[in-house]
Amino acid sequence: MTEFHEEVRVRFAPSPTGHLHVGGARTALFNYLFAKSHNGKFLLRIEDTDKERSEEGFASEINQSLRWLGFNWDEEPIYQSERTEMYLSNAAQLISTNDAYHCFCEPSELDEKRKEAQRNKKQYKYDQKCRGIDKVEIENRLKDSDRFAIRFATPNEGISVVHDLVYGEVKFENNEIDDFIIVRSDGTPTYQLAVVTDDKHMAISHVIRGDDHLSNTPKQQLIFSALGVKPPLYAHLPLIMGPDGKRLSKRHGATSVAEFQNEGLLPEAFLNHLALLGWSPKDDTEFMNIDELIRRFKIEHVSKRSAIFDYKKLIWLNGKHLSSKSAEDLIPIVSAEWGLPADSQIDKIYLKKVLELVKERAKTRKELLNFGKYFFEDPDSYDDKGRNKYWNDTEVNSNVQKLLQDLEESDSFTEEKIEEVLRSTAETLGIKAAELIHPVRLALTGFSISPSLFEIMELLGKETSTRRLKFALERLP
RNA sequence: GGCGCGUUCGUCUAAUGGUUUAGGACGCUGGCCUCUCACGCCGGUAAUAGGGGUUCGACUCCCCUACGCGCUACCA
Repeated sequence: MTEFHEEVRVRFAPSPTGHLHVGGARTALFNYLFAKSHNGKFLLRIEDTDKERSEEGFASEINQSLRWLGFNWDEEPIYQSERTEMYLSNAAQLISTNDAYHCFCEPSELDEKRKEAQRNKKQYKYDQKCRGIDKVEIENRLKDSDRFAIRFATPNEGISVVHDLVYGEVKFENNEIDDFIIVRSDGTPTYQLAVVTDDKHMAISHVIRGDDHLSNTPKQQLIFSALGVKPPLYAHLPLIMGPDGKRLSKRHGATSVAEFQNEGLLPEAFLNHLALLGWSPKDDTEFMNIDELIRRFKIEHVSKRSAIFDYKKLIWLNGKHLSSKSAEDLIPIVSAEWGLPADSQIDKIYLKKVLELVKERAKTRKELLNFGKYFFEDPDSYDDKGRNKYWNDTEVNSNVQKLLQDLEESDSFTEEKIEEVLRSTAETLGIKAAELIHPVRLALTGFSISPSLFEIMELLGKETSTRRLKFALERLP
């Protein structure tokens, strides 16, 4: 047995057969939180032993998504496809200790047996036909270059116990566990062998992964002990489901992290929401940034229940994170749309003022862009609600006309001054201030909703404000 | 089919045998604030899957049933 692992070392081990999806991101997050909260290392391993389905493009997209989420790995990533020798040498070791054996059965033959068992409603299990073949015959068969796989010789009795950090003690009868294949007949290792070899090699202290692996854990523990190595500690995470309670998949809409990124979601909000899926800080705190998550995360507080991805709550959290960020920090997410003339301090100041006004009331980047666009261009249309409710007859035109005059005569154009002028105009006309405010909002923004009108007007300036009023007077009602 | 895991408001969750008329949040919804919207604040809606035990007492422990999910591949 090897030494006890003092240092916390965890790994996230995606297989590059698709995008990084929500479930994978959550697994990565919990690994990351666990590592950081224990001053440990967070490692990355690409499980690309399935040559058929693995694609290089996916590996780099996964890397990119992990970076976006801020999960920086502490050591060079390991690629399983480059480590075949090590797997095979472990397999050889297992054969030498009789913990594994050559299997010459044909896949088609096994398939047939499996189907027959199904037909008879019998439980299928490999019959261990090749387990007893003696050494001489094996040598001969190998010389005749028979194709073979390597199987693990699972004990036929006894029980395997997994002491899971989330699920507690879980027991499995060894005779329920098949003599599973560890090396395919094409000479490549399977998942079970590769995982154990790498977790050992990387000195992984805690394996934190989806609970679809809970049933695999006894197999892996068995390999570890056959190899004479103490297995890591395990923590399985409940799976994330779609709104219909089924495993999250494409038909549930956006499920890849890249899609959320493209949508303009804040990574902090995405992380915050993911953390709340299956984990709770045990009090009522819901809004947390990554540092607070690290500070409060405890693996024992992970739930055993699978959770359904709640898109609405994600959006709510995004809104909260959006308004809590400084205008400065928000510039990158809008600059692609609104532009940011190089080194122009004036424009940057303007942009920040705009963000300051709209960030409080936007939940998504889309809303941010939508509700902020009139700071950069004159409205080209007016929303229906505004037209019907606030500017439906020509009396509004004469009122606005009067306001326009008063504003043009005004010597300054500050928020306070504008309000003063508007209110006194309203008084002169004998109408409520609101009867001017709403039409003016519509004229200046094209919307019936917006931030405080007087702040908007100051920011737009006298020239733009009066231009838009004149323009509206021509076109409305 | 076998094995494993799970089941508290529509959703995320709290309450780890008594402090509970089961708490918070999202959503939906009534109101306040107000130049609109958002924020904020005050309310409302809504849950312990079913049945047996154990116990003075069960959301909490045990058993059964139902339902869901996972594994049962020369996928990971």
